[in-house]
Amino acid sequence: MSTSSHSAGSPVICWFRQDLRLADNPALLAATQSGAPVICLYVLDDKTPGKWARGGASRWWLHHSLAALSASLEELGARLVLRRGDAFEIVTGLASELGAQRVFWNRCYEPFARERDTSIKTRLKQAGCEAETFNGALLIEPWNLKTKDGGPYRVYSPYFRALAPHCDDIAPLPAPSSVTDGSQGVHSDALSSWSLLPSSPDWATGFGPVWTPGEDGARARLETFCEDAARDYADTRNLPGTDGTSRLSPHLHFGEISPRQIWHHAVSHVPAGKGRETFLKEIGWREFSYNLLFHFDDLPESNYQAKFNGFPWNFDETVFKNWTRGQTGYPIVDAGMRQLWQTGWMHNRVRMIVASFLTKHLLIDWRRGEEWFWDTLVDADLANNAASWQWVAGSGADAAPYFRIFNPVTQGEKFDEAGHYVREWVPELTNLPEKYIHAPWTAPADVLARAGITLGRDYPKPIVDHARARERALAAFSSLKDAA
DNA sequence: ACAAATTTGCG
DNA sequence: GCAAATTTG
Repeated sequence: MSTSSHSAGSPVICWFRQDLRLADNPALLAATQSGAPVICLYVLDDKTPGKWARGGASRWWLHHSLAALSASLEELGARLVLRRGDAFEIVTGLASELGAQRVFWNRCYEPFARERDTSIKTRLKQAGCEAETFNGALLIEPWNLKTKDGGPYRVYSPYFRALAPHCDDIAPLPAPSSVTDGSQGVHSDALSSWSLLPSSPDWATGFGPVWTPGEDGARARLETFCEDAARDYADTRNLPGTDGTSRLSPHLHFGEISPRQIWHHAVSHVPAGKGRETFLKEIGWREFSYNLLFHFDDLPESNYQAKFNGFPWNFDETVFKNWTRGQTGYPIVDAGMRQLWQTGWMHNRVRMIVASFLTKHLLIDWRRGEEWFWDTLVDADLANNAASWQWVAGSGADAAPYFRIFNPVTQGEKFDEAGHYVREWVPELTNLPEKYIHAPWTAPADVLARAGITLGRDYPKPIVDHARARERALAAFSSLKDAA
């Protein structure tokens, strides 16, 4: 490593990662307040994460989010430097090349990120450069919330009860009013050269109309939600045919908005009540997932409950493809899978239904579903994805009754009563009357004929029989108990 | 209100 | 020791 110059004029680096925003960004604020010129850096590293390199939908979002961040930084007088490659090499190399005094970043919690950041910190230190790191992504970091025994929480409710008091006095940080740019002469890749957007085929045509990536879009989404839907959230969040949820998940994943900003805004703008309480609890679930990932770092790969290691999964390529393509013959499942494919997002209630269907009706390993979601969700997030898949599969941190097997018909009837959601995403069922919309195979022949549907031609017959699948899943769980 | 039951977290 | 545990049917 070359000799660093530590003159007063030497720059600092602000390394953006999953914090693509200006407001409530402790690393950015500290970097600007250091008084030194700042190099704002983003590194696209597809090597360090291994199998958890960003998936396709997530890359679409990243492209637009970086474009937005770059534009807002320019308004403050700074350029966003883009580099692609091994983050360790790039960050330590750039710091050394430029004689940076300090590197600022907000902490990440993915196991590969923690390992990477630790080695970067060590290497920087050896070269006389300090890494200064901050909490920009969580209400409270995992090592700061322990049970009375000193161990990590493994049950959500007590976790949330312990978390909430820490959120009483949140005061989000302001955005810096200006940034002194230190990036003159520093090479930046062109964003377009990263090819984050799909070309042929362009599977993302349905994404643009639904999403506004970037800090402004995140802010607008939060404000609209708190004005319109938050009050009734406890009831409407379960109805996939309505705009009952916040849709903040991709913004949160990329750090276009922080959970501290969300908590603070909700508490100040939504009247106290069931809706607000339920929404804050959802923010709490995200924290709980990060807590789990931090303390059980193989959560994305291994059953949290070891007894599931002997579970008789039964992978079938054809059946799996039917699931991914929304061709299972269960309308609520197919609607969800198609919404996911077309918009990069799926309503939370439906995520639970399709995940339960994959793991319990089809007996396909939750890790296959986790991988599919990783590639297709714009909000793909290692902690949330892993914790949630394990939760549904029954292998996760949950005193789950093993008999919790979602019935895709009754779930549909309960949460999409009029069938609006199904009709939106499974248009071939548009003309099927409400009465049969969640179970087309029960419709009399003349009803199907009038709706213009021949089962097996226009829409699949169910790929499994619910009652039999349920029995099979229960038997599989019993086999676990016997083995143990 | 129940099921069937283990594990967690607090006292 | 004892109460409690998102989302089930």
